[in-house]
Amino acid sequence: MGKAKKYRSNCLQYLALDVFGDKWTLLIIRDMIIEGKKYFREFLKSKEKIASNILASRLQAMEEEGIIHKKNDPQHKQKIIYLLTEKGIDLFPILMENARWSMKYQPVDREDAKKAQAILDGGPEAIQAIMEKLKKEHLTE
Amino acid sequence: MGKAKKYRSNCLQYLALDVFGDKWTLLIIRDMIIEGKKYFREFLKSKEKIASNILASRLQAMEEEGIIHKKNDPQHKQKIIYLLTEKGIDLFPILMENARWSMKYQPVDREDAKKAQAILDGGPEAIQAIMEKLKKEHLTE
DNA sequence: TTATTTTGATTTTATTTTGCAACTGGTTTT
DNA sequence: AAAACCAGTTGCAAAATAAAATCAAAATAA
Repeated sequence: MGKAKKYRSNCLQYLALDVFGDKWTLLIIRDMIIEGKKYFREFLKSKEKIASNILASRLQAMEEEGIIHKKNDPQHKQKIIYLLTEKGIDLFPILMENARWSMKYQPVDREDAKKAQAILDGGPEAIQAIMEKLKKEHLTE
Repeated sequence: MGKAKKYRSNCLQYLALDVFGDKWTLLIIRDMIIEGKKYFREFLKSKEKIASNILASRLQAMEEEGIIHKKNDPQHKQKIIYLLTEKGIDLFPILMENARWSMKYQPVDREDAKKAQAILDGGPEAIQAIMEKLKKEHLTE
């Protein structure tokens, strides 16, 4: 029997927001993609100071939604490596659209804006290139 | 003296999510753009059944953020017309990226998907065209 | 003109989510 | 062996969200 999740609606927007329409999920994705973070303790050190219990519950939810997956660190028996799935990597274009909007209307950090603008100037090909690189790093078996 | 809002960070993502990174804002924007809704009672009738107090507080917050603006209905003195600002219309590309992602990974309604795909097939020009049309409808003074 | 309905909310009460700080059992480093 | 580090967990308070009932002003119907 399928474990069909019951949704409030099957609208395109609702089904997207159901996965990442909260305060933290996209920030964690940002930390993974932009900052290259992989470990629990690294996520804790983000600028926005997420609490450890919130982080733990978010990571679990993200894994259940299939946008990240866990791996054991072969070096450290204690450490867990958090990696993106393809479904998670495909959130990158959304991050870039958010960035485009923020740069137009919000008091963003100038350094961040420069980096983002460089990618946007490269067009969809630049975004695709970054996603291909992410796939090599994160989908490695 | 400026009323500078204090942010937890000036990151591109955080500053975007601070405005629309909640459960309802983008759904209300969707109702305005896709369904053409303009009145309080219309928003109440959305598929996801937002409560009236939540709707009221969301609309107020959205107005304070400058993504919507209110107008009095000349026909009905009681009615208030909710319209998008340019800042709000510029959220449309984000909705379209969300739609693209949902179509790839979520059990979306087929009719909704068809309409969205038609727009995406038109490329950035199709999205721009819709935004120009929205400007004519919503920014009319 | 009176009664009813409709408007955009507000109030009340209950539930859920978030946030903070301390702590855990174990591992690695020094 | 001691200290630092690891991914979480626990308990409790505060804040956000939700459902239902209610509101006064205005429009409509009788």
